[in-house]
Amino acid sequence: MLKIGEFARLVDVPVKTLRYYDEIGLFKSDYIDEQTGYRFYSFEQLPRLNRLLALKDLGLSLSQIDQMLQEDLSAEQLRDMLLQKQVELEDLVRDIRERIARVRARLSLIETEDKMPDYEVVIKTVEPILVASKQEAIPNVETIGSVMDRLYNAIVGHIVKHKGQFAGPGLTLWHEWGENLQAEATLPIKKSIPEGDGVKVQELPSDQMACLVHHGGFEEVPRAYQLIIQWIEANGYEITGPNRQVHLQFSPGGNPKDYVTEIQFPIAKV
Amino acid sequence: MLKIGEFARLVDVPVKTLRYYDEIGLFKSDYIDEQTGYRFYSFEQLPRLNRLLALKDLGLSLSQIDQMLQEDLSAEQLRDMLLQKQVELEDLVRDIRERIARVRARLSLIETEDKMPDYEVVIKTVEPILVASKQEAIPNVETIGSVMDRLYNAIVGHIVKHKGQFAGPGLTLWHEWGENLQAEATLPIKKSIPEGDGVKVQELPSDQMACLVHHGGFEEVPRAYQLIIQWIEANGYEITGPNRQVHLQFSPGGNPKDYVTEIQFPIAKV
DNA sequence: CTTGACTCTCCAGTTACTGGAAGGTGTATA
DNA sequence: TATACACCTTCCAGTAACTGGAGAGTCAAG
Repeated sequence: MLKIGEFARLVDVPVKTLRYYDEIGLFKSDYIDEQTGYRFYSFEQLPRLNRLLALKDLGLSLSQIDQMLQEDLSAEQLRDMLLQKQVELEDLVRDIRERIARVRARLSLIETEDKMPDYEVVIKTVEPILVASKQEAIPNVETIGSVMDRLYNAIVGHIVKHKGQFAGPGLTLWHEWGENLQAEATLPIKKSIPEGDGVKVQELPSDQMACLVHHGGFEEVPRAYQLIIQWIEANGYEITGPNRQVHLQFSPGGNPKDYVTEIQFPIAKV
Repeated sequence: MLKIGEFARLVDVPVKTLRYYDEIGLFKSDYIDEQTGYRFYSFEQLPRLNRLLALKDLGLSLSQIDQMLQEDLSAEQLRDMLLQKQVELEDLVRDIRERIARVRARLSLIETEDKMPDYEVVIKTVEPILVASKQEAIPNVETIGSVMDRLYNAIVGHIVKHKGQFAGPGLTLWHEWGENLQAEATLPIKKSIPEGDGVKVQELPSDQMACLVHHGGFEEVPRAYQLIIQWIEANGYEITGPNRQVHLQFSPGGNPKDYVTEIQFPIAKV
């Protein structure tokens, strides 16, 4: 019989930890002196504790270890738990590798710019949104403003006509980049309304998005696009659909300085 | 101005989390209605929150993020924090890889034996121990018992002669395996005593040890040795010195069934 | 008999939230 | 106008696996 301190030294586990395992019932002392309350441990307890330590070393939680130390566990159950742990650990490694890549990317940004980046790209999941939308080709960049005005006005008119209710800031979807640029103006609505006047009603799907918030007028938007696309490539994602431009703060004729626009690209791991 | 729920949806962060960040002062709401206590957030706060989320994504703790969000932090300080994080993450990956290797090793054991292994190898750090010791060659395996008896008796006699105090169970060091097998019997003592009678006094160093506890007589010890050596190789360690056999429970002439012996091999990562 | 090492229990703190209760607020509908 | 409901508030408890400390009792040596 060993006192807790002797046993602790023997197995190289802190006394506090042994007391904790005793408290939660994972590893009880062999015998407790009724007078003093002193815990006593025996050599016969070593195999159980060593098994416990070995399992802990694999990264299992104490409650999982508790299960695995039950005598009546079949070899299959054991194997399954370990297999599951293996998968979990492999996922974790992948996660951390990605994290390291992001840290590296940020470090190289700091090296070149000597400060924190002024735009932040974050990944988030957007919820599905019901929208009324209208699409049109953009023949050349100068016409964007007027085309968008026309599209949004048409949608607003259509929604009002059907007594629809608006449900948030408008967002523009950009299809087919390149020579055949297509813009789809959309306005979130609370309930579905009939289509017509060239206005479609659809639910934009939920998706993983790489997002970046831009403050101010549209002159600097191209730089924001460039940054977010760089980020997506640098972090091993690919673009999986039309990107969105959410007009969080926007009023036609308002001060462009106050505009807030969020650029969202649907992405997936390559 | 957005209510907490709207803001939460916008940034895809739970309301509870925003309230928590507010509480700990990491990210405060822009304005609080004095009547209702309602928190309100503005678009101007998006950059700070996005930066926060991006840093969180790198795996930094909230207090580290808090520091990094201070305006007056130099680029070097930022770089140092990120570099440190990078090293930390790389260490973590290494750790987890080793863990996966151990899980795999255990799985293959279960596959072949269809049950949990009956011996557990654990790694621990042993403390330095002051011992009196005596070494002798073992000409052949049959003589081990008598040689050990002789050695331990000699050490006990020497310690008693110098009024030394015993400090724990005896342990045997095994040097030079193979044709020239050497056993060094040692007994821990509390304070140093003079050498003599072929008895040396030395401090056994602190070391990382792969350990295995064996219950019962010495007939099964070779199997235990085989297992621990296998384990050491399978887990990518190498043996860095003489191994120890700690006689936790042993009495000459006692019942071998009650013996408890711990086998320790000093190891290091290859 | 004292000293120092050791043990006991109980409580608080760690991280980054999450869940729930009890109660107040704002808006759309019957 | 009443009411349902969605939303907001604060406060408290719990998570995992310990760690640190206070205050009090125990043990062995000198």
